Amino acid sequence: METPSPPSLRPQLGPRRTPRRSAVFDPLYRQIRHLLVESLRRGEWMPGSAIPSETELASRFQVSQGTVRKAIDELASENLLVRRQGKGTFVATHHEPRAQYRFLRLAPDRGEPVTASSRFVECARVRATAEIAARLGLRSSAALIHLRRVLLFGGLPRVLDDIWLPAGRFRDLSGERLAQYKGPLYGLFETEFGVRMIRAEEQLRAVAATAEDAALLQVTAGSPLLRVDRVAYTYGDRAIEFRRGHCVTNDFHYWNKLT
Amino acid sequence: METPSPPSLRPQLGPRRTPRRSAVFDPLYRQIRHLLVESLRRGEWMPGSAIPSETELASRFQVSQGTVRKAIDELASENLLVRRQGKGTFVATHHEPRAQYRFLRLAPDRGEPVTASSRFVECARVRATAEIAARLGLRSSAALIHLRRVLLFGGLPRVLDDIWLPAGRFRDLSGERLAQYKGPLYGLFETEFGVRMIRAEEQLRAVAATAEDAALLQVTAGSPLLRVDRVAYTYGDRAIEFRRGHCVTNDFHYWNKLT
DNA sequence: TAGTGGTCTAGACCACATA
DNA sequence: ATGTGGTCTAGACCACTAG
Repeated sequence: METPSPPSLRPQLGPRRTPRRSAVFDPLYRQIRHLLVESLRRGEWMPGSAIPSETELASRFQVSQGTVRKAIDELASENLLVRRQGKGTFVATHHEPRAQYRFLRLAPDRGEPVTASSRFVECARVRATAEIAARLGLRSSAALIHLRRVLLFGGLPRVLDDIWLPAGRFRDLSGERLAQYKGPLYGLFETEFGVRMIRAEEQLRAVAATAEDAALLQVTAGSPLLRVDRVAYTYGDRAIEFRRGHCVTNDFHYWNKLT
Repeated sequence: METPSPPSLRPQLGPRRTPRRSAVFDPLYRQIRHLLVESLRRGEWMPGSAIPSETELASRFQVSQGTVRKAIDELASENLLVRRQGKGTFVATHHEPRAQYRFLRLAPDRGEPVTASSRFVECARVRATAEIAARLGLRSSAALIHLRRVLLFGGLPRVLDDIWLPAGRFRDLSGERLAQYKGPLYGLFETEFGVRMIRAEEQLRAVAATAEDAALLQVTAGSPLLRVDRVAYTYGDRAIEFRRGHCVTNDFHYWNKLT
């Protein structure tokens, strides 16, 4: 379980003091944080498994436990890690029910949150339009995979999702694989393609349903739909998915907390 | 600048150890945090002004600086306090430009965030409907003040806001006062009525513009609008405002970050 | 009982702002 | 030069989980 050689944070100093003067001051715990994120990105610790204990990390990096702790604190607050008192610190995963609906902000107006089922209606290789390329930071006409699915809540179609992914990192994604998969899409991405979504940015607006929207969502053309555009990112602020959802919000709503 | 007598956190113990065993374990820093929030609620420190230094609070509460620090950390992360290195820790205010648009999630699709101007079209005493009463945790037919305003971005009407406030805490609110006021509404609430909004919950959906909406927003009736329902809270999770906005999202969008 | 995260302390020193 | 928040350390002990 030994790591080859922890990168030196404090170049050949005595046992104590850190040189903290520099152009931009980067505290020790941020450097530790960066090392932890790198380990996560490289897959050194897999989603759902425990990372080394704080004391072990402290001795590995030759810093105090408090410094490691502060680094982990930040990562836990960003949902990259999950602390469990008495058990350890774990790599977050989209498979545990807790994080299942972290990115799904649609809820019924009344009653319990209903579990959604999805029906995929398309899975095709396409070329990026200018807009999608810009959103993903790719060149125009880059190779993409386009998915289309309908989300059903309690059997009723409520969301039509169009999803674009860079073809390179999702080579073997197929309609069959999607059809048989149970659980959240990001869970599949995580286990099958080693791509972990860690944050997303959304833009919402109201639009009128097209004839195509209307048919798939069983509403009348022209009726108002909530359009949700999402760019999802993996480690290192890499955009890895663009998604456009059209939601029927007659008995559902998108919720948000402002602080 | 002396406070009468800091509530005793550790009843007559020796200089050290805290009794931490109890039905539900409440760490010291959370007790400190609670005391700080109480001081804020009572208005002991006014918005925009500095609270006592960490070392002074530590000696006042008879705990270490680290414990005070952890309490302040939480409050700063919730935007109740603002830390400024070298200067002090300050009570957050809706007047500083930083926090100005903390609760305004509408942005233009292209170009710089335009500053909004508001035109009030109504300010009336009304009775709470069942829905609004429920949202605010009041009894039905409670006395409310109803405001209606149009937000203009670059001179163009884009948002129609209906706002309901409990009449008791906003007694002297008048159309004249609103018309002459420059700046964010929550800034006015803060300075004129001593009510500080500290968090809010929103529900979004797409709806069709009514004839009335259409007239005020200069769109055609039936066109899709983004409806944003908001309940805003002050200290102690007290709901103090219900707001329903109708937004034209042809060249604007509602943005959100998911983590 | 052992191991993990969580709390609390005391003290040293750094970074930043102001006088 | 002084005062503020920010970082880092070392150590003690508590809360929680599991073998």
